Formats: sequence, C-alpha cells, structure tokens
Amino acid sequence: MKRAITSDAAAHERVIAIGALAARTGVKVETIRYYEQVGLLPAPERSEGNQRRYGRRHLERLAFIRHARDLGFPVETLRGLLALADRPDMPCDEAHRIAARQLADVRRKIAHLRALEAELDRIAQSCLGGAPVRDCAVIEALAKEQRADSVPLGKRDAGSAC
Amino acid sequence: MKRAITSDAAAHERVIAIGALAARTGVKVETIRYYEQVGLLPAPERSEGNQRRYGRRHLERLAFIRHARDLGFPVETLRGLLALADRPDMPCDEAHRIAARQLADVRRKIAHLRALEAELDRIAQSCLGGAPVRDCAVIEALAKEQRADSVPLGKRDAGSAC
DNA sequence: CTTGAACCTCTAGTCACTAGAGGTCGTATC
DNA sequence: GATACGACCTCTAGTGACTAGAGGTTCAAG
Repeated sequence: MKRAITSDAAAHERVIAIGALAARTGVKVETIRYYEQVGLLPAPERSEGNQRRYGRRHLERLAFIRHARDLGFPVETLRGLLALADRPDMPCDEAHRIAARQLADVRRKIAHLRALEAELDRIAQSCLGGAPVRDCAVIEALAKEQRADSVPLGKRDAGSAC
Repeated sequence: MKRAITSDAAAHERVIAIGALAARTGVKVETIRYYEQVGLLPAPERSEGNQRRYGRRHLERLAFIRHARDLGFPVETLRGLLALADRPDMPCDEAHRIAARQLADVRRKIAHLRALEAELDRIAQSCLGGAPVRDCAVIEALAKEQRADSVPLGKRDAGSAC
C-alpha cells in the first residue's frame, strides 16, 4: 500500500534515483538537490524510504536547465525561460528578448576581457624576468597611478565575472 | 599624550581618514575595511577616537591593489604580488610568471565566451519572435539533447566567471 | 555646544553552487 | 535472514570578493 505512492505514478514510466539522473544529465547530485531547493526543478515523488524518484519529465527539465546554464543564463533568467517553456501557446518574443540580452551580456564581457588582455600582454611583454623586482615592469605597472578611464571597483567584475 | 600615538607618526606626513582614502583610490570604504580584514592592507594607526588614519604608504598600496584587481588578479595572487613588491632585491621572474598566468587565464575565458557568443548568436538569429513558444528556436535549442562536447557543470563557470 | 556627516563593529546577504557531518535506505551476496 | 556497503537523506557552513544594514560613536564646522 505504501509502495503504491510511487508505483501509481511509476507504473508505466521508468523512475530513477538521483544518482542515475545526475549521471544522465551531467549535473551533480548536490546541484540537483539545490535546484529543487530553489524551485527550478519540481520536487519529485519519494520512495517508501524517502528517496527521490525521477521520471522522464524531470530528466528533460534538468537537461533544459543545464543547457541554459552552460550558455551562461543566470538562474533568475532561467526561471523566466522555464515558465515560458511551460506555456507553448504564448508568443516567443520574450524568449527572443532574453536570448538577445544574454548575447549582449556575453559580448560586453568579451570586450572587457579583450581590454584586459591587451594591457596584460603589454605588461608581460615588457618584463623579461631576471631583473630585480625594483625594476620589474609588472610591479611597476601595478604601482603606477590609475588610469582615468578605469572602472570603479564596485561596478567592475573583472576577476570572477570578467 | 594619547594623541601622540598618531601625531608621532603623522607629524611630518599628512594623514587621512578612510573616506578620503576611498575618494582618492576609487575603492569603497567597506572594501578598504575588507582588505584590512583579509590582510591585504596593513591595519593603520587609529585616532584617539578609534578611527583609521592612513598615510602615503597606505595610499600607494591600495592603489596597487586596486589596479591589480582591475586587471583581474585574484586576491590570493595579489598577496604574492604584494609580497614581491615588498622585496625590491629579488629577481622578478615570479612576477612575470604571475602576469603570464593571468594573461593565459584571461585568454581562456575569452575563448570560452566566444564559443558561447557563437551559439547564442545562432540561436537568437533563428528565432524571429512572434511564433508561439512551441515553435520557438530559443526554447527548442535549450530543450534539445546536450552536445557531447559540453563541459560538465561542476567544472564550468560560464555564468559568473565566463 | 550642537548638529550631522563620517566613522566604528558586527552580522548577514549576494551567486551558484560545493563540501562535510552524521545518519538512513536499498540491494546484492552469503 | 543477516550483513555489508554504496547510495541516499537533511542540515549547516564554506567559497570569492565584496555589499548592505543595524545600531552606536567620533569629528569638525558653525
């Protein structure tokens, strides 16, 4: 009787545990639980012993999530995308806008990184190594007064977010 | 007598408060305190009323830190760079290596972002908007099976770190 | 002496996970 | 049916590099 909770839903559909879902999608077990926690992936049925049991729908949704994350869509944006995917009759202008915004964001980051690349390249080229630190071009470049065009620290995300 | 703690050190050097240091370097007040907390910026003298008082050395060091962060050096790496800058007699090979590594890292990120850009561009181009979501190329692209060449989620940092 | 901006400490929040402790479940084998 | 053991569970805390806020104190101008 207790087992019926699962088997009712699973009678005509293969159900898998979280580890198998992780293996099939390439998303870590912990991350799957995290997605459930933040509401990206609906909570699945549980086994008699309280273990998660996933079906084909979960597999598809998680693959969708992973692909979108791979493309750099932030989780918040993903929420909107998933909501759209669930309403097949709505026009897709919004989806198009979201993708275009993401593309613009990626391009902005590329531009920023290319500027960094140029400066780092210049610095690295002018230091051949071997000189004492006091004359090192790398250290000197960093110690120099800031350029006027540099972005204020608060608005910048060069290190971790390009 | 108490004031002597500061004025001894400040007698022949202009000292400034944290707000002025922030204004001069473009680093936020909170961030300066954070840098002190994590040991990037040495703890300065304090006024009689326990407020931080900075001198020229702090100004220079903070400018150095900021410039390095602008170039995307992670804080941990910055620690090494600062240690090097403090020993002017050592050869600068290490500084050169650090800069070269950072350059390689930036180039790796650029390459990754350019791949994302290409795919997003392809997706966005094939969706003109106006069609119902069921036929939307954006949604379809995300729902599709993952490509075999995609990086596992755990190793990837597309979203926040390019 | 009063005002109010600037300063102080401490805690918690950000993003998208990741890691670990400490315990339970499922199943294959004996 | 007992046992072993990997997979699973929840909960909490940590990551990087800050950022924001509460609640209180100090400084300097008028």
